[in-house]
Amino acid sequence: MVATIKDVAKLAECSIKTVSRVVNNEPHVTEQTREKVLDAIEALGYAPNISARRLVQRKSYMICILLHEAGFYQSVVLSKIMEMGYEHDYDILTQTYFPSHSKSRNKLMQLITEHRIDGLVTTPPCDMDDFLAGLLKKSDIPLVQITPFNRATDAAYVSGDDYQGAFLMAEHLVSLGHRRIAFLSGPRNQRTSLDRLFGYRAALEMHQIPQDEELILDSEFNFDGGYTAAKIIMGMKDRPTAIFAGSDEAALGALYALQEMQIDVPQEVSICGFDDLAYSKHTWPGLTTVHHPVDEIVERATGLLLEILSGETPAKKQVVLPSQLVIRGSTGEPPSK
Amino acid sequence: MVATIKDVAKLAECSIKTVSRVVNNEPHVTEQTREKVLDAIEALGYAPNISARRLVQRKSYMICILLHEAGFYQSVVLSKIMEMGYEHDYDILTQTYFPSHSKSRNKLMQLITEHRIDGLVTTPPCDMDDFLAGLLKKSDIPLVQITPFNRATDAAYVSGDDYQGAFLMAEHLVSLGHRRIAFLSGPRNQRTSLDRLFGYRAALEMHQIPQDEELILDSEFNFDGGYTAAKIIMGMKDRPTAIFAGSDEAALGALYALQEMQIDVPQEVSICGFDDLAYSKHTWPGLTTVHHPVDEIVERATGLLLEILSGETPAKKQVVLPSQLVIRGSTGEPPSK
DNA sequence: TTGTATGCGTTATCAG
DNA sequence: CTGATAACGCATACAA
Repeated sequence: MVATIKDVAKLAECSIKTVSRVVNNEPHVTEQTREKVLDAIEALGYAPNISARRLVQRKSYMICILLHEAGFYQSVVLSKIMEMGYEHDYDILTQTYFPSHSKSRNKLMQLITEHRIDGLVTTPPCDMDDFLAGLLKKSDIPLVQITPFNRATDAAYVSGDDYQGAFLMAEHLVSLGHRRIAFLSGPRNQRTSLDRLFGYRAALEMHQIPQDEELILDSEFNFDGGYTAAKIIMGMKDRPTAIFAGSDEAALGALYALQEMQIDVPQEVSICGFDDLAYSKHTWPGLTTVHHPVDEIVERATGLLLEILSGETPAKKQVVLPSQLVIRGSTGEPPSK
Repeated sequence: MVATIKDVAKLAECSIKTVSRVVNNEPHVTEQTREKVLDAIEALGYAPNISARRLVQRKSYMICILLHEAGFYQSVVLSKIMEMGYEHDYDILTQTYFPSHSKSRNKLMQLITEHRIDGLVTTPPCDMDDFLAGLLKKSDIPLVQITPFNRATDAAYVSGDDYQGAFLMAEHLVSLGHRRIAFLSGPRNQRTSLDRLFGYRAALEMHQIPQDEELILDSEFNFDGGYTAAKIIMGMKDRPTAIFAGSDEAALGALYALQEMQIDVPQEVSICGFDDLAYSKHTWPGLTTVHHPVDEIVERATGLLLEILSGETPAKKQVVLPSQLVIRGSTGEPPSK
């Protein structure tokens, strides 16, 4: 039988309230009795039962983070979360959430209504779901969004700067001498996609480079999307000298396609991506890309949620972190003809 | 104020025990009263408070899975876990655990003593830790190991077949005509490493190929380890015609090294790995490797733990799943000289 | 500085 | 088939 607070009180010859004070580091306990209590705790191997605390405080001390799928990006998220778990008293649950997927919905509902999670963090595109929004409104638990689709003025979020990152990358290509730069876009219903596209466009415009709409391809932010798009592009009469993929995964698909076609990268065509996945530096050539500080974003987002939960009013509920150019071997000057 | 079981009982004009019966699908309730209760639940938007259940049942309904680090392998684990979360009533916590890291230890101890987790799953090399073993012995919670270092006869575990996988791969190389096959080994304190090495050796022996100890390099199971080892190997006078890396990450490092040295793969040298990471098919050329059914392993391991927790005595507590050869473009016949 | 009494929302016992 | 009542282990208002 495991020791309870009563057992400790009995052994330490005091009330349970005093034990409670010691355990929770509350004031108003003489050093002497504190010692006695600590000795008793030690002797009995006592540890508080969190379930009981949860019940009486009407707080679950659990937060949940919604992930769309598992991948390298998600593993970074996970890593950061677990690290933060060391510091805080909250259990951090992870759940895959597919908008409009009934299993996801049921589980999330359970988490909110039965497990009574204290707060929620979403990663894209989990926030794009009316069901979730409705659920949150009804239950009134705080939410922090990571890179949300809509930046509502009253919502808390932490985001990377997609626009600026894409702008920098496009400028990098221009400065190398490229004029015909293809862009592989992602789904139009994701803010991330659109911002990257806009950044690309803005850079071309600023440098007065004519925008050939033929060079902007809608595709998916994954390997196959990049592969297919690259094949199409390389089949055009007037080929571009650079391919700017809106995501690293797509860039890797494009890279694979060109290598299959025996087109030298970057001698004949430059390729670059966006995201800086962990293995993007391990391809040959290493992929030039834009780094998002994913771990910092996750840390800030989770920290923000925890701050809100603690009752404080955070200084800024909305954070946008700058992107950074990472230049590797996959980009270079265009062929001199 | 959120509705409790009492509110439901009042509205349904019955006792809380009856409500409890309905909620938990227990027998001995007339269809009529059941309906009445269900109506009341619906009307009040009642959902049971899991914290209370946890307290009174002295069961946390939480299990924890210990991960050494975050990476692609881990994201697969996570994905499977989250999927299983849909089906079961347990919350699945993930924790990074570094043997002999005090933060890890404290957190794990907290999870066991305060959160009272019901069970534990370890992934390598988290099980190689006396502290953990001691903790488990004292607290007596069930453990299932994934690919444990020691296969104790009484311990529950689920594992891939490293020996067989390495054997198959070495045979594959031999059948292509290779005779000088380098092997990049991992840390000697991991069972996985050793088994793979033994599998390689056994295959060479069976095919009566002399084993040149110079061709067996101790390195790390990561990119840099493979990179460095490959450089060393390719600097030898009598080069091998194939490099069998004990892990995909090392294989990718080796691949990078050879491409940097402008050595054609697989025309001049074949390369293969082990693990079948998600991005190993996206390199150029695609990496020949051994597939471990990671998701199935995780599923079986977690399922096994849940089975034990439910009180059943599982048919087999020890499972070894076969590996499978995945042949892609990075291996081919040796140059004909 | 210390202690008492009450309640958190369930499940479980045992009697009706 | 149904229900009153006692735990579960802790926090907390309120006294002392």
